[in-house]
Amino acid sequence: MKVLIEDIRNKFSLKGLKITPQRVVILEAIYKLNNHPTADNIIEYIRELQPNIATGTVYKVLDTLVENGLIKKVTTDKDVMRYDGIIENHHHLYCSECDLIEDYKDEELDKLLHNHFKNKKIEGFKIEDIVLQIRGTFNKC
Amino acid sequence: MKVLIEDIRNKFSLKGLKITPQRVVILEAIYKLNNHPTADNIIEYIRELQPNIATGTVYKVLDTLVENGLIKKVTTDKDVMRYDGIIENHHHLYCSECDLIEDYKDEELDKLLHNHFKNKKIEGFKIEDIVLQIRGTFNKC
DNA sequence: TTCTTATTAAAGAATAATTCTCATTAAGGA
DNA sequence: TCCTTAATGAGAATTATTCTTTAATAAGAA
Repeated sequence: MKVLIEDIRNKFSLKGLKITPQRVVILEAIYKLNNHPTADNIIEYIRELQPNIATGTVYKVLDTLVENGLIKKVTTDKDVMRYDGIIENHHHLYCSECDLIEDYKDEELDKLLHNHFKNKKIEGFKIEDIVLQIRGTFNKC
Repeated sequence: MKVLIEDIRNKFSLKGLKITPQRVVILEAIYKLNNHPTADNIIEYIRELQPNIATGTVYKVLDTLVENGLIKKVTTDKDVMRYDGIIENHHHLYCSECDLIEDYKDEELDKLLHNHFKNKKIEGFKIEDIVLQIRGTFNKC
């Protein structure tokens, strides 16, 4: 994935966030490490560029990015949080054999869901968004 | 929810698991504490009946129950695991305002999904099951 | 450009959830 | 009932994450 630093800086500006080297390098890492990295994956990756970045800083920055809608958390049944740089609505393929989580986009499916819930309201609940967790196995696994 | 101890003992027998008071009381707790309890919720609940149960035992038993398909893990974006005593396929309503997670069953939806993915295969991936994470807010929250 | 100030980061201690180790106990078959 | 093996208790250890304090720095103002 081609990641332009200038784009990243812009995103921070638009949200009124200060542009710090730590923030830039962390968001860049999430974009480059496609497959839903953990905080630890990110730390390992950026140590090369920013050897002195503090662990606490990474967690703090990740929180800030989530709060400002620049990244999302990915839910798993493990006790390590994973992050997603793609904020447009999409679904996830979870592998039963390994820790791989792949993105799955399907407009037809989204239309189907949209229609279904347009007609069928859920009593006492207002839907904000829907993410499918599709569990299965990749051929390669 | 009415929970019969005899049913619980049967479930263990069917899986070839030894019937211990700890296992019985933990599975019973999960059935009674409807809303997807954490390990801590369970410990707190069962301390009344089994004051000496060890924390490690609870986690061990929960693992065993999951491995044997008697309960499921519920994924969240928090770092505490939650458990679900309902093993039949169903979906979840996640509240944005609080920690409430409610079950959502919808056969019509399941048929829709089944049809959709019968026609539209995902390249290189074999689907085992699909859970919808429906995020939104409950009126009461 | 330099100054000012609030915000952010570093460092490492603290916490919380979960796992591990090992001695003890108990379930279930013989 | 006894024996074997698996499960539990107790608490230490680990791991991911958060918190606290102090020092550094980004960004707007002068």
